[in-house]
Amino acid sequence: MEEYKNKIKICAIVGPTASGKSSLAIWLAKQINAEIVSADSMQIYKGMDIGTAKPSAEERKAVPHHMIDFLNQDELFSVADYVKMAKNIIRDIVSRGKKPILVGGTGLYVDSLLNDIQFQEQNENFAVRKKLIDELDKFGSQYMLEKLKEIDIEYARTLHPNNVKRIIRGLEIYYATGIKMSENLKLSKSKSSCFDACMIGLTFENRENLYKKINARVDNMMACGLLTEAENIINSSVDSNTSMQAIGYKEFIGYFNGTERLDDCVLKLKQNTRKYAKRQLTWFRRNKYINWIYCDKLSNIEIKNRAMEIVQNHFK
RNA sequence: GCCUCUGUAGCUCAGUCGGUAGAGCAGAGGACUGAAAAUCCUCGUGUCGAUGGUUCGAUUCCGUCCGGAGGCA
Repeated sequence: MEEYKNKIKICAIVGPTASGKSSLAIWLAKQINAEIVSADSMQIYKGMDIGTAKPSAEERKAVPHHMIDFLNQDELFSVADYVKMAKNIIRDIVSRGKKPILVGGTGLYVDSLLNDIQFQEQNENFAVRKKLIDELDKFGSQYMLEKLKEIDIEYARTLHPNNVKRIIRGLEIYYATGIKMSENLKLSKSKSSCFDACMIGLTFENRENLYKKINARVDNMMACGLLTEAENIINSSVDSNTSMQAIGYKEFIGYFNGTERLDDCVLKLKQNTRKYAKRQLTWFRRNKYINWIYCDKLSNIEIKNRAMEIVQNHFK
């Protein structure tokens, strides 16, 4: 196993949506002369500001933010792209003598970056995926799973027949790179990471307290003009755009086509956000390296002090 | 006041021709390597409104009472 002699020190702040990651990160960045690298799969898109709770212009002026606000809604992006870009940016930050703070709720992005997952070279493969999806529509997921079993029984065994996306990806990766997913999983872990990371997780002792914050944040987004932003996004997107996966936009489709009341859309938005936060917690909870801070047990100052303590200890 | 309908899981409702009950949603837990704010899996005991009666046995049938909805006066 290849070892890095000089690992890049980085600090990551993770946790569910609305837990206060961004503001804590900005405060920390000012204290230790750091720049912020976002790990958020939706804040990368332009025009989606209110709904994705992007940091404000003032905040971005105060502390440089990266990996935010650089893609059009119809542009595709992937974890592999993310890791490649973020890695370069982090190297650049460090080369300028500043410290990197990673902040975000997209667990896959955070873990792939910090574990320095190696993604195989892969050419454009829309045609392959398109063909597989057509086949899926024709023959069903069970058939596709059988097909995957023939080329990669090890990976196929771990998939439920309903898990269409992973079945398709398992086939796709083999056709696109000639490497099986099961091999790929082993390969990507064969090298140690170039990062020496310390992780801070924001969470709540009582789930209700998180949910209250989420509900309040959605109300605030509405007051800040989310509806107009959503109308723009919906009008300029097609269903296949990643932007239509984002929570905060798709919930209003019914309102704009006259089949749903606005109040119901807002309730749905709150509920979807709560469910998302729960999934984020499930993802991060299994990570043994996270230093958890319970936001409903500590005061704001105590949270900052605790985070500062962890960060300073890591960077010293 | 009279008539009709209705009261079952946090919510919306099935159902039991009498042998103490189950869906969807909500909620909880889990998975996650190129779409990840996506995608997928698992989890259902509740005085069956209250109280009497019939019955070996009632949430189910009958009576009374209490909620709720509608209709007639």
